[in-house]
Amino acid sequence: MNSSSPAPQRPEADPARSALGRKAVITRDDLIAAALKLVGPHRSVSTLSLREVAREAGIAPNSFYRHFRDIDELAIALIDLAGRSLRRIIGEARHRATAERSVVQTSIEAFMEQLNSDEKFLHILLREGTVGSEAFKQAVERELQSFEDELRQDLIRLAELNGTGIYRPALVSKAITRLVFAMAETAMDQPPERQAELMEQMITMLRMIITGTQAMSGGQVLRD
Amino acid sequence: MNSSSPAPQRPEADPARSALGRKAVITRDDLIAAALKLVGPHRSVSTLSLREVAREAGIAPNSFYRHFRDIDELAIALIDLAGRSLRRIIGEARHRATAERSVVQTSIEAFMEQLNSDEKFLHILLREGTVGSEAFKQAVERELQSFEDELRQDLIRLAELNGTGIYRPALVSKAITRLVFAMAETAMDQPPERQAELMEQMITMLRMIITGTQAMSGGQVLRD
DNA sequence: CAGATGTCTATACAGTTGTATATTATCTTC
DNA sequence: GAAGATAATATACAACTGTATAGACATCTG
Repeated sequence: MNSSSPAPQRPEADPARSALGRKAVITRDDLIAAALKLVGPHRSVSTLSLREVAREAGIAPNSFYRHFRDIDELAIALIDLAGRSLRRIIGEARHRATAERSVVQTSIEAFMEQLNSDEKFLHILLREGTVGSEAFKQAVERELQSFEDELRQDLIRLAELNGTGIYRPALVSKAITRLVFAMAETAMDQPPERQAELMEQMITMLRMIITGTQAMSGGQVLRD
Repeated sequence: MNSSSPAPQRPEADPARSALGRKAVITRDDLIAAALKLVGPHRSVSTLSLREVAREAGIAPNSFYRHFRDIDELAIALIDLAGRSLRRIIGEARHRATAERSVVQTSIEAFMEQLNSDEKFLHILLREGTVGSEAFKQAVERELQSFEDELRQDLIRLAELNGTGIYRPALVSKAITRLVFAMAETAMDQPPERQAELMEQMITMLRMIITGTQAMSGGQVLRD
C-alpha cells in the first residue's frame, strides 16, 4: 500500500529506535543492496530466492525475516526504489532542457543512459511489469503512472509556451511513456550501435506522436 | 534456431516413423497442450517446471525427455505456436476490413478479443518477452517482427490506395505494434469496462501516429 | 551486576526440483 | 511365437527451497 513511503513498516527496523536489545548488524537496506547485486540483465527480481539473498548479504536464511515478511515484500521495496531513483534522474535531466534540446530529447537521453548504467533500476522496472504477482505489477504500474503525470504537465506547459496545440495530453504522455519503455525493453540487451539505432527510431516515433497531436488539436491546448 | 518449423527435430517423435517398438501413448502436442493448461494470467511459461507439466499430462517425469530435451525447448515451441496462431487470427481479421472499419480497427478488435479468450496465446507472447532466457526473448522478438512486417505492407498498400502520404512506414508499424502490445499488457488483468476504456485510448493513440506520419510525409509514400 | 529484549545462528524438516539408472510393458518385424 | 526396439515407469539421489524451533550472543534498562 504505502510501501513507497520511506517510513518503516516494522517498528523494530526503525534505525531511530535503539531502545532495547542487540543492535542490528545488518539493515533492511543491506538486504536491498544484496538483492540489487543479484538482479541483472538475465535475472529478474521475481526469481530471487530468500536463501539466495541472505547468502549474498552474508546472513543466515532465517535472519531475513527480521527485516521483511517474505521475499515479495523485498521485491516491492526494490521496485519502489527503482521508480524513485529513475524519476529523480529523469527529473534532473528535465531541468537541463534548453531551446535546442527539448525536454523529450534530454529525458530520453537520460533514460537510455540508464540502460547501460551499472545501476539496475531500469532493468527492474522493465522486467517486473509483466511477470510475478499482482502486487508487483501494481507497483510497476504506479511508477509508470508517475512518469506519465510528470510528462503530461511538461507537455501542457510546453504547448502553452510555444503556442502549439495539443490534443488529449494525458493520452500523449501515456503513449510516449509506454512506447519508450517498450523500446527500451528490446534495446537493453542489444549492442551499443543497435541501441543508437533504436534510439533514433524512438525519437522519430515520438515526433510522429507529437506532430499528430498538434495536427489534431486545431491549434488549441485541449486538456483532457 | 529453426524450431518454428513444424518439422520434428527428434526423428523418433516423427508420427510417420512407426518403424519399431512401442507406440507413443503421448505426443509432443499433448505436452504442449498440458503446458498451455498451466499458463494463465498469473503464470508465465518460464516458471513452468518439468515435473509440473509431466504431472498435468499424466506421465512420469522422465517420459518428458522422450519429447523435449528440456523445459526450455517446450517453452520455445509454445511461443512459436502462440505467434503463429495469433498471426493467423489477425490475418483473418484483416480480410474482414471494409471501407468503414479499417484494417487497423479490425486488427485491434481481434487482438483485444484474444485478451479475454480462453486461448492463452496472447498472454504467452505478452509475458515471455521480458523474462527468461535469451532464447525466449529472441523467439518473442521474431514474432513481433512478423507482426510488424505484415502491418507495414498493409500501411503502404492503404497509403497508395487512399492517396494519403506515409513517412517511414517501417517505423510506423513498429510503433503501432509495440504500443498495442504494451497497452494489451496492462489491459489483460483489467475488468471489461476498463479494457474498453484502454481500447478507446489505444485507437486514439494510433490515430495520432497515423496523423503524424501523414503530416510528416508531405503527401508522399516514403518507403524506408 | 542482573534481567529483559531483540538480533542472529544452527539445526532440522518436509517439500520441490532436475535427472541418472534400471525395469517393465507394448509394439513391430522376422 | 520369438526377438528386438522403443515408450513409459519406478526408484533414487543430490540440490535446492521456505520456514519452524531452539539456543547463543549482544545490548539496553533497572
